[in-house]
Amino acid sequence: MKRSRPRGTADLILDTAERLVQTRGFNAFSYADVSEELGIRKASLHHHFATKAELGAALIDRYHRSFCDALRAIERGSDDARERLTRYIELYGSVLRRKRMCLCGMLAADVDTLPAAMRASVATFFAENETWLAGMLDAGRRSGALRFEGTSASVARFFVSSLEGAMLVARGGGGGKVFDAVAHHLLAEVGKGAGQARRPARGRQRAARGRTA
Amino acid sequence: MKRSRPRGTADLILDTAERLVQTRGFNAFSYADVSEELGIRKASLHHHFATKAELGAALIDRYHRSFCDALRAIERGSDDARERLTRYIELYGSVLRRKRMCLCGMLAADVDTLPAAMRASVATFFAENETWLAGMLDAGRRSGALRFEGTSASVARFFVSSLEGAMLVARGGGGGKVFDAVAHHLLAEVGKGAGQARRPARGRQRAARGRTA
DNA sequence: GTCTATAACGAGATAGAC
DNA sequence: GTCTATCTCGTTATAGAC
Repeated sequence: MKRSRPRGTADLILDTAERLVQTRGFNAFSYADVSEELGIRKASLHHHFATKAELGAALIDRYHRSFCDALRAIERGSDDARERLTRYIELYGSVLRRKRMCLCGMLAADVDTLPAAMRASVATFFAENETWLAGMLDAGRRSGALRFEGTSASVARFFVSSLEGAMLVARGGGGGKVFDAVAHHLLAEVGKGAGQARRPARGRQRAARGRTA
Repeated sequence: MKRSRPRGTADLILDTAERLVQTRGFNAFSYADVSEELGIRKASLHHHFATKAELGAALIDRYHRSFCDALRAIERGSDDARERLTRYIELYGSVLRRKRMCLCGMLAADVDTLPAAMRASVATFFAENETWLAGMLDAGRRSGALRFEGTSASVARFFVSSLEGAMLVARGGGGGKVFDAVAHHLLAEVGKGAGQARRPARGRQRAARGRTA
């Protein structure tokens, strides 16, 4: 665990801006909003982040690093693929419970209006996210803990899309049950085996009958 | 099919505004944008839609009705549950191919900044969408054409979320392969394999999936 | 129904004092 | 690093002529 040192002004600005973007979108928050909340003049904000594009880029950068830290924490926290997957899903769930959208999910909606640098960073976030997840899925399949059809890359895209969509639709009015449903079905997708055996679809798959405790 | 009668000014405004919202979001388009594109002064736009909130409400209303028409067309077009499901997924795919986000998916991202009336309409769109889909899934399960775990409502939420998320992430940089992956796995979720997965030579699923690409 | 003109406000950004 | 003051532009919206 990182020591949480006293946060500088730049960090406080990022904290506030991050929440505003996650809830309102990049085009619906302003320096004035951050200024009011922090009790700092707009001009001072420009001292730390000269332009809104620069602030936006810094937001993605920090969010991305923070997300990668969380992924490493998942790796350290458990060896079991299903447990890791559950914690991965919970990463998204915790964001939603704070009434936020994933930062990059929100920015993906705004993508046509973003500066090129931000657009590229959003794409990178999703790509690396999917790459990590695919690696985890592959390891799980090799160990027999997970069972799924198709390539791990394809399933990883499915997971990321579904989780981002769950947050979106939940916020759009569906509420928490939307996310719960998606989390449940995604886990089932990779062979939520032992407890609730899938319908005995005769010889559905001859490979990887691996069951875990 | 409805005759396409000559479109009035209000319809043209809605057409343009709809595309702008679907690509840029509700807060990143302006009367000036619509004005420039249609060659009509801003003040004239206000004659048709007095406020932006009113325009937004009209957008959702028309989109919702159009979507319901498409659902009815699916019901008329085929009796087969899997075929209906494929066409349902293709509804989303066609929007994405036009480089747009689902209108209500986009508005779901903007939800914290929307007028209350619009927010309620967005929620209704998703709710009715899920209700229709759940009914379709139930009928498919009864007929034996579909096979899935859990309630139809839960699976319907999963479908809508995943499809919305697929559009979001695809636009965020993932591209068309994201949507293809999601479409594929969603179909598998309802028992694509009931005997077909073992015979990959059979052309049906391939053809169906090809249209989604 | 469409126009010109303008009001009233908020946005991102800059200059320069302290 | 933070401030006051200001600039310029874009936004939604209105008044009133044609």
